[in-house]
Amino acid sequence: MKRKLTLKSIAKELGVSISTVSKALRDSPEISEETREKIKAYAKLYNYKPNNIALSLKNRKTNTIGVIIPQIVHHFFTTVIYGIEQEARENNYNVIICLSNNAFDKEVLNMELLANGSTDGFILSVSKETMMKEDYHHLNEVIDQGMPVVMFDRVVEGIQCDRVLIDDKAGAKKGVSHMIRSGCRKIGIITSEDYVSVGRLRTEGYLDALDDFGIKADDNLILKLDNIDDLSDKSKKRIEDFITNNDLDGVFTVNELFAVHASRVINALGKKIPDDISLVCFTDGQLSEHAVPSLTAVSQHGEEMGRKAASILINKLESAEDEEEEYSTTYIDTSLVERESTKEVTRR
Amino acid sequence: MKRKLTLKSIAKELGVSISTVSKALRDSPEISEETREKIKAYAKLYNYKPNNIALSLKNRKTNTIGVIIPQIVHHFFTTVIYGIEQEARENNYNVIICLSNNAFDKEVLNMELLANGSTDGFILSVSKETMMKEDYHHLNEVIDQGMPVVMFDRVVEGIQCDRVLIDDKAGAKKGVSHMIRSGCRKIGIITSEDYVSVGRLRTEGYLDALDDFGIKADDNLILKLDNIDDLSDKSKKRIEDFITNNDLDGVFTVNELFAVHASRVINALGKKIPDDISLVCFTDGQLSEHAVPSLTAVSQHGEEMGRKAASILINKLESAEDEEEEYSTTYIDTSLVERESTKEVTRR
DNA sequence: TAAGAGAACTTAATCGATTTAGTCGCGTAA
DNA sequence: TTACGCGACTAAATCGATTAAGTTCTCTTA
Repeated sequence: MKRKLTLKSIAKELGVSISTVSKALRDSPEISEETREKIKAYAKLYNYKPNNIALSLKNRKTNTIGVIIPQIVHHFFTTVIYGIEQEARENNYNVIICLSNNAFDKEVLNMELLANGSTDGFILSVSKETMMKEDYHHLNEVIDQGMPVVMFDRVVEGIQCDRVLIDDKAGAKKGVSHMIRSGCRKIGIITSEDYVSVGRLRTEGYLDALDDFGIKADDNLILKLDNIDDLSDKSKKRIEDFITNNDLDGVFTVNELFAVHASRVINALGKKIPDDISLVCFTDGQLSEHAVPSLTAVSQHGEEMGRKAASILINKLESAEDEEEEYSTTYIDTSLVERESTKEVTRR
Repeated sequence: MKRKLTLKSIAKELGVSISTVSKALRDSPEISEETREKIKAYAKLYNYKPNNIALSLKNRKTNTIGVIIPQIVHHFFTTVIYGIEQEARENNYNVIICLSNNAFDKEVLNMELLANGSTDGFILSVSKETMMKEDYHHLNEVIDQGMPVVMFDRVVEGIQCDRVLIDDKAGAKKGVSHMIRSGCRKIGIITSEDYVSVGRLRTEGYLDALDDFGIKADDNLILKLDNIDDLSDKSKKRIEDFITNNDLDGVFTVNELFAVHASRVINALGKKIPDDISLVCFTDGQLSEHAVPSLTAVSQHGEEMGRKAASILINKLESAEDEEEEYSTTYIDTSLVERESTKEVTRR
């Protein structure tokens, strides 16, 4: 086992001072050509790399971004992380990932931990519990210490930070409009209770689309389930009843899971997708792509979201500290991925 | 914006020396009760937390685990990370995640970067390119510097490190045996070329199962595709032909994607799952769970794998440096999750 | 020839913490 | 009265790097 090289060990070996070594390696003109070459050759030979921790301490800069997300076993978050990582790497930043598991306490703990020198800034999507509690002291503390924060997806108001959001409303509208254009007239939506912001926004988009085409909304065609991340037996039953009891020709769901179950129910009723009923869901993940029939989906572009969040954060980190504080809100566009679960729109 | 407290600022404020503050906060008996209380009260009031970077530098220990994986938009890796994070958090470790994107250069770069002080050890699954190149100098260098390494899933031989593996062979055997017990006699396997180790091992498990039940293997019933992570049009076609041209009553696939496509093909042929053909796949992810019909799958327990890898690494990190070096290989057991794609086994 | 310039280094401070090795004053014992 | 011990601190070294502020020594120039 060989010890890592340090400036000190190189200096000792070559019989010069530490600062000479440091300056030589950084091409300072203060050091003679000869000495510089000698030191550089030695450093190269033994593969010297400065210690990141020491640099961080000295520079008061870690070049590390802290990412805090509610869960990682989740396709969307995973794509966002992928985007963050790409952007970070290109700008020489590391990414530390912490999971809050949707728990307030863990979110606070993780933030405090990382805030004590481990990271220069944060990218986070707040946990469900935090949203319910509406306690954001940990965010404010971190921001107060001068660390920039970028929130994505699940954002809250009243925090001095940048935001990157999916345009949920426009996305849902896009999906529902597509169904209408393809001939659907009686479209139901399977969404969440309004207190889940994405559910509310997507429902609004749905209503908007109907309105645009002069279709009257009907409360009976709106099914609000209470958990958007999971599919309980009770929810399954409600989806079954919803589809069985309404004579729909289209169903829009706010996530893949609801759609997959809807597809199953429609299938069981002996109806054909998309001939009898069209199906479109929000979120373009594995399920939409590989389901049978594959599902037309509103794609969220998580990767782009991650890249954008990282780029905003890095920008803040690299810009002058005393610059005027302005906080932006960026909407990431969605796009519609057409697959087997919808009919083609015949264009004029 | 308020600056973070440091020992120095506290010392100045209270008119004592830095070391007095440090000692007081660490309950040293050298400091008088009175002074200690005063300092602790002040620190608590202003929420003093020591700077991690300074501690890392001083202790030559970062309490951070570096995780390097080929890709993150992948359910299995995601579950492993989840396990790693759980175990790490419980032991007060942070997790830095880097993606190699299956590229050798990125893997090397990331490792070198993290090795310069950012982490105490590594958990990694080597990239495809690294396996092909068989160039492991970056691993050896890191190990040579005394950093423990734990490899998981995609491991290579000849490296001084611990290994955590899925018992691919036993898992496949479990799945195939189940099909046989449920009545299947002509079972095909859709696997990868042998140079992909998981493909090879799972094929071996398949053969083992047949052998156990005295069923003769038939090379025509083994389809080897060249990419396990993706499903090219060419591969789709080959799966179609494979299923159409062989009169199978069971299909085992080494991943979900192959199974989903197989299911589609079987469906298109007008055959019923599981009545006409049973279907079992390796990897229990979203697709198996939500496909229609849902798929019986060999579950890999990624979370357990992550936990185990982290626990081994942390153990190495916490144990005396000069302890005898012994490297373990741990197999994580698989389990069979029975779903709609197989018939029930009538037990005696 | 002595001062000044400049080349080529070294010293030392700094980042924020820990810890070993002093220091200082006071009380007690020989 | 001196010396020793002890309580309660402080000073300084250390981790590994950077960098402002010295220090030498040589060479130039008035």
